[in-house]
Amino acid sequence: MGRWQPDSQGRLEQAALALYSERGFENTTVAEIAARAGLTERTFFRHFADKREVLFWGAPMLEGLMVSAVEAAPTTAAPIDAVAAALEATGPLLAERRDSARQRQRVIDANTDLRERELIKLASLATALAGALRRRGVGEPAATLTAEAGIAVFRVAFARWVSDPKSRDLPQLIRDSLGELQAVTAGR
Amino acid sequence: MGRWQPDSQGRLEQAALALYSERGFENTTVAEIAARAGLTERTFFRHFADKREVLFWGAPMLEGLMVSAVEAAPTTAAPIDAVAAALEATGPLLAERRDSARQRQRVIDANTDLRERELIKLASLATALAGALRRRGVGEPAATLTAEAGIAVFRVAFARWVSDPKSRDLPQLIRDSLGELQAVTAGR
DNA sequence: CCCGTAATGTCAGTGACTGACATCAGGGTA
DNA sequence: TACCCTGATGTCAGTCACTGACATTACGGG
Repeated sequence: MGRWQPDSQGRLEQAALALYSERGFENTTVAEIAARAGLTERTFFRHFADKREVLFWGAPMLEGLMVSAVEAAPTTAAPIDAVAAALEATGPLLAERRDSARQRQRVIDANTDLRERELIKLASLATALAGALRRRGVGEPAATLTAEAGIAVFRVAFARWVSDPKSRDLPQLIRDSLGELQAVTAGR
Repeated sequence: MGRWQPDSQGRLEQAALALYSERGFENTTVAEIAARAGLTERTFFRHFADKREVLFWGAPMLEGLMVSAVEAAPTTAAPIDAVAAALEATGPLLAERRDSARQRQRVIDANTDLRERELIKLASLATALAGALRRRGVGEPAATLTAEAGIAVFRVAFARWVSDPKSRDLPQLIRDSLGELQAVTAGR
């Protein structure tokens, strides 16, 4: 048994999600989150850079997962297919957290500041994917455009997956959305 | 002559851009901006919702311009072409402000909070474009995907236009980037 | 049994942002 | 002319996010 209650970070994360859900992000103070987790405000800011970051703790893991998937794609795969594989690679991880993902997304969608933070995380993801593509020999601006297009596909697919309780699984929605994007960009 | 010095908003905007450029966004207080404009902090917040918003005053105008361009596109135009026309429609407006656009972009790129705000403005733009497409009869998710792809193209083209002093004009860069996106999404 | 250390607590401070109320100069109106 | 009315600004007090400096508190090794 540790010196203190274990998993401070996790307790803060849970307390924050609960309070943001109950009373909204703006009506929750960091002091309240910390109190609910049995800690102080100062400790909150030692674990999370700011009040928003607590909801995006998993982003670096997702980013790492996707980058690995791009690197693992066969050398012969077209850039867009390597990115598609990366997006689909998130399926299992997200599938087992669908309920909490939905709750989290409701909180984020309800607040502009949180949506800003989500957007910059996705932008960071796109940058990372573009970097992985470049390491495969893809040039610019092809790498950036492919990554950005991939993120757009992911956004659309994820939104559907989260909002519709009866939707198909995420990888399938990703494939569908990519198909739509290809149809739509093809010109006439 | 009015009761007060005219164009408080414009003076605040200029003071903010100057100070953000000189000493950086984080090292500038709102009180300093207001003092430079001959006003008080409270008045700053009557004109701008927050310290970041002062740099994004023109976003609604750009959005209106693009939406109008989508609406003005011939009914026969494919969605992606209507969006391309909207992106290119910003050319003249931005061309005559290239220097200030470059200064502004340097400031934004130097600070994460400002990049967040830029991203949500672009997301708002994408939403508006998707809405305009839907009014043309484009369904979902095609409308959203087309709009998002268009914004990705714009981002890439704009970045090149701003960073390279010798680059071609923006509409040409937009056409080039769209061509690249089409090549890259085409699959094999 | 002492001591270094990592996680936490305490406290004072800065600065963004807000609400309530005061001021002040024109413009219209009696 | 005297009197409101109004819109833009000023003043002031307050909340809260976030930070730096320093104190505290058990472990766990030596």
